[in-house]
Amino acid sequence: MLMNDPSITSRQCGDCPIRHRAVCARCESDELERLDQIKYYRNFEAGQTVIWSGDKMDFVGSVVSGIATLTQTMEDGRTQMVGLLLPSDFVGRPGRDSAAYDVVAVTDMVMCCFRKKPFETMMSETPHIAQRLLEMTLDELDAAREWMLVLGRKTAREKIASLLAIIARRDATLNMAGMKGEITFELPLTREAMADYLGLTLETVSRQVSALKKDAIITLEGKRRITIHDFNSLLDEAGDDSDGGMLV
Amino acid sequence: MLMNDPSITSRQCGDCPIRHRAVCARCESDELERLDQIKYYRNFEAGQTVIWSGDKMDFVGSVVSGIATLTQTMEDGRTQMVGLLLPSDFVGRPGRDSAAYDVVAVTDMVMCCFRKKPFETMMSETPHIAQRLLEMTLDELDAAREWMLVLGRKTAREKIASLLAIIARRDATLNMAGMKGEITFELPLTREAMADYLGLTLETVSRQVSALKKDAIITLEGKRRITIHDFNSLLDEAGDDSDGGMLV
DNA sequence: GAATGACCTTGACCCAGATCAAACTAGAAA
DNA sequence: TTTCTAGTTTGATCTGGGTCAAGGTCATTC
Repeated sequence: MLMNDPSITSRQCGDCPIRHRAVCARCESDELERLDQIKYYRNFEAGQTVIWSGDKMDFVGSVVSGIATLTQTMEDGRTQMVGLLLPSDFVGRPGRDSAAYDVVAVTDMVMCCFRKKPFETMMSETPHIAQRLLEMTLDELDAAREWMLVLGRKTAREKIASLLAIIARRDATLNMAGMKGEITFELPLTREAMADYLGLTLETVSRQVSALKKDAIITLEGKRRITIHDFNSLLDEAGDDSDGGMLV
Repeated sequence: MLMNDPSITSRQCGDCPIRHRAVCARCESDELERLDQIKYYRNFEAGQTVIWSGDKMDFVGSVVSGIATLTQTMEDGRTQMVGLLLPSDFVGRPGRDSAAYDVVAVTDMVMCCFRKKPFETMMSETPHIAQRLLEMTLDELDAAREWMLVLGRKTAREKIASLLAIIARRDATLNMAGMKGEITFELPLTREAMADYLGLTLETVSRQVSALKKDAIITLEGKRRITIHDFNSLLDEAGDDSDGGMLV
């Protein structure tokens, strides 16, 4: 059900949780006020499709809370996830009017949307938005390229470890936690979604998760709650050198 | 040997072949003049490394002619190409001072370089450059995501067909040729480079190229000159629907 | 014109991960 | 409390592409 939480449909930019990480991060208070006037919130339920690839897109926006996926599908049904949208990530492309990918909410999700036209106008008038968007796009490009290495050259086990490392790292940044000691988090993705991200089958994902558990790299509580005992040994399993590869 | 062609080290922006496609595409003549003052050309020979990943980068720039690759390498030597740089493509990232990938000239290549600092200053002052760079970066991000589908979900044969389709398309745009009838072009990449791009081994690349030849999708003259008889049947082999997927 | 070396092809074999199939788990519905 | 269902695990088997090895092609050099 949309708009079921009034506190979310009327949020002030000032106390927005993604204020300093989203497209609006660099905006001055007057610019923020202008954005405020063209913004509106939309809520999505877990599993709901935000946009279908090819559909006309009359808005762009930021993920405020929750997680969404960006996927591509071939005619015969093979799918590949090409992006994981986390809070503060931007959805849509100014200057293009149909969506290039399917966007699906994985968890319940709130988006801060802007009608495309006014946003584009504002973008051309206030450089702070375009600057920030460039920065974010460059980061996403780096993440995509990092992921190309994962898809093209890593083994199934390394792929799983890489994905867990990304999610753990992201979780740590959100919670201001460090990367030392144990890290526990909730896996937001089903085995199938993980498979779509990693270019594997869900059976292989399941087997490799079990294998990492058996080898004491991770512990599971239920099917989704994961504890990483030592982040560096996870990175070893991912085939990364211990510092590199900051994805997403 | 650097600077072996004086006509290239002293080109005027006005008659530059990439004038209307590179970062400078949107610049007015006064802006162009400013760029002119901080630009310099560098020539690279086929096989030469432009930058090593991790190296300090004190310039950014555009490929004027020739081709370069962007590759990532794991400690154990596995490599994945993450980008193919064609004329007008941009190298380097403003705001970052070490290279994230190895950049290698595949053919002899000319680059139009700008020292990073002055370029960054200019970028913050003239929105036309940042605007164009944003547009180009968004295109590259799309290309990278398209490639993620290739790497994650396509078979070896589809991968080869996809690569040939990209190169053929790019070649056609450069030569203003259409996609109808036969298309002949020179493959700029070795089998090994193709393998690095496609996440395959060079043996598999060789076998699949032979298979496409046997099935009369392509004809070879020597090892590098390729003729595509019908672009749509190549797209079929690539698993793409006949119009989609405009990479690079 | 023989030798070298970079690049490419082809064959034989093998294995990581796909496929097919069955069963288990846990929350939700009834 | 049982039933349903989405998600997950596990097993058995198959196969596409990797690996290892041997030659082939052709331009360059001496």
